[in-house]
Amino acid sequence: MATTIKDIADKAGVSISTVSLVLNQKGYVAPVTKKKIQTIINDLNYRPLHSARKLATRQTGNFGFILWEGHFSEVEMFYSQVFLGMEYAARKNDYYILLTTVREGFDPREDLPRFLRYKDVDGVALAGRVPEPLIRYLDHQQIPFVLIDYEIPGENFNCIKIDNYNGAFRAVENLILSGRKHIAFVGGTFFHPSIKERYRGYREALEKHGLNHNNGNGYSYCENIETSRSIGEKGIMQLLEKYPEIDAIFSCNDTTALGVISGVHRMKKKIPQDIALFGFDDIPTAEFSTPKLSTIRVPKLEIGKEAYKLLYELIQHPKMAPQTRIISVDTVIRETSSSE
Amino acid sequence: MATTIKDIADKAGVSISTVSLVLNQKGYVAPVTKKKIQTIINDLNYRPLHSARKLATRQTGNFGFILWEGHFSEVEMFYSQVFLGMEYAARKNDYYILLTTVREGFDPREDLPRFLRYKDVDGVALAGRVPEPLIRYLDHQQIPFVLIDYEIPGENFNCIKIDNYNGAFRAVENLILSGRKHIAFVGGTFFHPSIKERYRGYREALEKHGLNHNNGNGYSYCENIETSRSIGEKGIMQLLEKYPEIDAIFSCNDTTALGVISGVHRMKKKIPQDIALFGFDDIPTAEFSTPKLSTIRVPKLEIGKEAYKLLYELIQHPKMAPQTRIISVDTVIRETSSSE
DNA sequence: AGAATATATTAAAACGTTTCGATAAAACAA
DNA sequence: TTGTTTTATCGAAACGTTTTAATATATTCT
Repeated sequence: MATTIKDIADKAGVSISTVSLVLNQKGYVAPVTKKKIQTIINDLNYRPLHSARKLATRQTGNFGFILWEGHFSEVEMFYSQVFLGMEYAARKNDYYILLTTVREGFDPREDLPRFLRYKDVDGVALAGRVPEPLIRYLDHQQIPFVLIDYEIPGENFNCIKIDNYNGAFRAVENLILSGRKHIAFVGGTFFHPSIKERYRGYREALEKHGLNHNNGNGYSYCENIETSRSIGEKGIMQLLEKYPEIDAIFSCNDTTALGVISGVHRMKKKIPQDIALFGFDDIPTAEFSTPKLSTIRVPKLEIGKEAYKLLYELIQHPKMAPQTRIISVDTVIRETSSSE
Repeated sequence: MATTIKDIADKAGVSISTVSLVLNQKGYVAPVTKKKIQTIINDLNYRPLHSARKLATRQTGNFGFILWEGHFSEVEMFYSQVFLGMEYAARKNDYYILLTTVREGFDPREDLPRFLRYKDVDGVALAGRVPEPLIRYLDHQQIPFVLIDYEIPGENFNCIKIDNYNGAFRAVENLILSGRKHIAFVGGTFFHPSIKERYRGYREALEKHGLNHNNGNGYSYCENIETSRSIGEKGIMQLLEKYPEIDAIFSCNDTTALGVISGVHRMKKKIPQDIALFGFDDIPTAEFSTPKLSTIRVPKLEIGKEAYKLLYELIQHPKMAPQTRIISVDTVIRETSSSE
């Protein structure tokens, strides 16, 4: 069969325990024996059997990655990239990332992901909008977890956040500095805290430059449903109907921005000549729209990596106080915002 | 601590073995004891510890899902959806799917995915174009595997295939029946067997309707690099330059088709009035392009499901002969192909 | 009735690792 | 010198299951 720790021990003329010690870099083992053991391990290409190790250590060696079903099926590759970032980072410590989705109407008694039901993970990452009952469950069960791009207001959970406020602020300021005066916000639900922050960035940028309308709320279109392409298209058309003077748009995310492009087009206006546009996220498609979308780039792989690192620290130091880590963003100028 | 099989046994006044038997539905156990044990299991919400079970059975309870790095980062959500289909199917048997990517210049000695290096999977699915050395490695190591949407010519491996030929044939025939006479093929590399099949479908549909040009090769643009948006844009522009009579296009996949839309647009022609267009895959974006893309839908979730099922059968019956299962496709008519 | 077979339960071994405590030699301190 | 600490190694228990073979009882067959 496959070679076991015993084979190594026998061949090296030492006990199993000693081999285990060098495997885990623990305790004292003489440099010379250590070297000998390591050579044999290499020669025989030996790898400790994970299930045995896990049984002994009572760790699982897995992290869960939970995504709301809708996110994963969406057009955008946003969260898939975040996942990939985690997977890359996990390679260092030989952790596996178990990916699963949860339904909208999540019920902890029914829909609990298998890896939670079977306690097959040491911790979990939750990406994007995720059912609150699930978060409560994890908190209650004392399972280490980190939220990605999400938060529960008033609660202090471990969390990787995007610098939404500054990104939005910069996007809008960029629009302003290129000479635009009537800047609209097109977004979806405020149910998602990130969108709320982006809206705040939008408003404060306007305020800073004295460009307020509508009691400091700017021109904004927000529907209380998920942000998406159709929201963008419908939103900007209604807005232009009402405020034909609009000459720039900041869209809550790229997907919505792509809808905005269609909408503006259907209203017989030109981007960027008549109307400039900024998105948020820098999803891969942004580079391929016509015209190419200016946007705020959020480093998705890095988010995944940070989430992993935080999770890993969390299980090393179980009593660690909850942390929030903010990932900064970059401005990427393409065609939709170039100065006329 | 967590409840173990021993707790159940004690509480039920039976031996550990008996509990194990009902857990695994094996051997003989009296209906009354079985019921009693099951009740206790439910009451205590007991789940067998996977690592212990795995250690005893010498199975891992995992399947690997390997993707070429490029595929995963691509704009399209194609393979992510296939993965999700596997994950859904795996829920039934409590299998986990471990997702990872491999680099282009794959070297089995260097880049072997962790779950292979540590023998942490009972089998693996390989999606799309994947390095041949990896396939050879799996074959040689006798690790059960199934190829998804790929094959090695002349080899008989387990394989889930898309009905590329018929899909292409139907798309092109649809174009023909709506009155088009000069139909071009825009595609990328023939390195991928699926593309080759789609090209064959294209040619044979032309032939059937006596619409041949260029020695039966039609109008075709193929570059020996990966298929993508830019190929589509560049390809159709060159083709139109040379053959201005082209009035329809079949594109090797949707991503390329999106590029074709740009290209046609830049050549000052209108879709579908001047030129009709068909894609292949039905990626989510296809529904949101302007005009909306007609295409051949390939059921991605179902592909994942079939891959899982085949893999599962494979480990139940290790001596099973290699199988090829073909997933059929649907025609979806949207705006780019509507009759003028 | 006796033999064979089907039903029901269990003790104990096995799976491959980690870790605790014991033991012993070597190094150091007084 | 003796006693303490540090270094080095190991035996054995533990982790929570499955599985094999043994045992016991009940049922069926001749």
